[in-house]
Amino acid sequence: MSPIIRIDKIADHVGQEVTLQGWLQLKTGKGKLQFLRVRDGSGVIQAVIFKGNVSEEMFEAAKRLPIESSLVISGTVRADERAPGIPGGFELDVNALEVVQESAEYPIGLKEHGVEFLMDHRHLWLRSNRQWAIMRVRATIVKAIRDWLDNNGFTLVDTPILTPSAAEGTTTLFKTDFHGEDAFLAQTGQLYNEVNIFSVGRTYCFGPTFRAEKSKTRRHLQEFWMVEPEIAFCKLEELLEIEEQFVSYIVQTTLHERAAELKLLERDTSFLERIVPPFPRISYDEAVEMINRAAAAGATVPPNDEPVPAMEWGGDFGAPHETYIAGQFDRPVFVHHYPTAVKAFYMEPEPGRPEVCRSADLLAPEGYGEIIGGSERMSDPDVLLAAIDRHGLPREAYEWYVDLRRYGSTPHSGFGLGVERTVAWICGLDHIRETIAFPRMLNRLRP
RNA sequence: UCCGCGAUAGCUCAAUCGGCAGAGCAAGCGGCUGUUAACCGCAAGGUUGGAGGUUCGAGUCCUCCUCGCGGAGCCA
Repeated sequence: MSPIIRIDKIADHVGQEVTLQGWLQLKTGKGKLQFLRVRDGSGVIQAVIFKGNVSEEMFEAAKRLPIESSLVISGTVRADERAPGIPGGFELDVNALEVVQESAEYPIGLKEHGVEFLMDHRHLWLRSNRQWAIMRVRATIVKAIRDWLDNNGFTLVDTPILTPSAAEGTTTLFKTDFHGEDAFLAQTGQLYNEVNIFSVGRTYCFGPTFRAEKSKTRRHLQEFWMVEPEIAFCKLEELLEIEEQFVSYIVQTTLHERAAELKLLERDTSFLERIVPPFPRISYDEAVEMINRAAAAGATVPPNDEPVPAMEWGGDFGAPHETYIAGQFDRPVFVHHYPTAVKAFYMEPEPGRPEVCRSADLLAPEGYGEIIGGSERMSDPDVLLAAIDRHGLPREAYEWYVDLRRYGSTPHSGFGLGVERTVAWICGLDHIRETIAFPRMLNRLRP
């Protein structure tokens, strides 16, 4: 048998006889010709069977082969501009076909399907070109995240999923039973990261997090992946420099390594090519002014041309606010110094202006919303204890957390980046549910 | 939790004012040596989400329920 190769290496084998292992994605025929579009996980190629080149039985088998049948085919690789595929431009002139399994009638066709049908068939939907491309982009984004952090002095230290208490309130936690005691699925690893910086200086955790929010929007999942870096001896200004380098590396690496997949997704990559440091920075105060000027002028935001509502200083932004602000810039924008009252208890107040804190969110362009939330953390034990009291949190539960400020405390900062929102942004998707293989949403636990 | 929209063939949808349930695709059969979601022909495909009501007559109107979609709040 000729050597088995993967389709992404097809260009290296023009003129040679090779064997491919994969699945029949699409078939069309014209009399004595059968065109089989075959995918193998690395790409897609058109295989052409001419009746005169194979046995009568083999040609008939090919002619009646259902899509998604698994097969092994051998033939000669030929460059042909007409040939579709990933990469396109090559086809296999088939001389042998082995059907591994003839597929049952496949539920998913190439025509349109509704969301519910596709989600019910997620286990099959993932085979489609579009979902394949998204999973490949996601894998590259995850690798870029890890590579950048590993190459910039960060040490991965895993944080627990089962936790005894809430980090930031208790309304959105999934409760589980820990041998008779209430335990909760983690919604952040940050507090543990703050432990770990005192060991390794720069750390990150990377894993699934859980939010039992009753959120039903294109930006929310119940289970999502978050990378949370935390840095000792780092103040807010330095944190933002790290974040913009990090995000730019992720975008540029993905552009470079997954160009074919982004093209398949019809992503306009000119938006992504601009993503290089520095990112614009505006204060919360400035953002509120921008919003209210826009509201007074009757500005609207895409995609539905909603009017931008006015807002008072002190509130958090709604979705149209975020979309409007992000829309004023051609790259992600930092909004810093949010009101202390709307942010988590551990954020460092601005000296001389305690009503705002040393926090910054990063808003992605094109309406993708907040992809990073970060801040400088409180470093003084007494200030932290006062904040814990002010938020009505039990001191006992946070004793170990306050201890970190008693034994060699330093300024330190960190942030969390939501992987699925980042994937949705880079891929240009209109819903986050396609960014993870098996999304867990408000009304979706299976498959 | 709240607001809005929806559920008809395996899939995507149509059905006028309340008056015979209809297309495309898929699956089946036949044809074609360059198809790109091929095309042409034939044949087949229905408990209109569920329960009740109004009516001579309900896919269509009313009530309740179930499920889904979009959004709000909250967040990454």
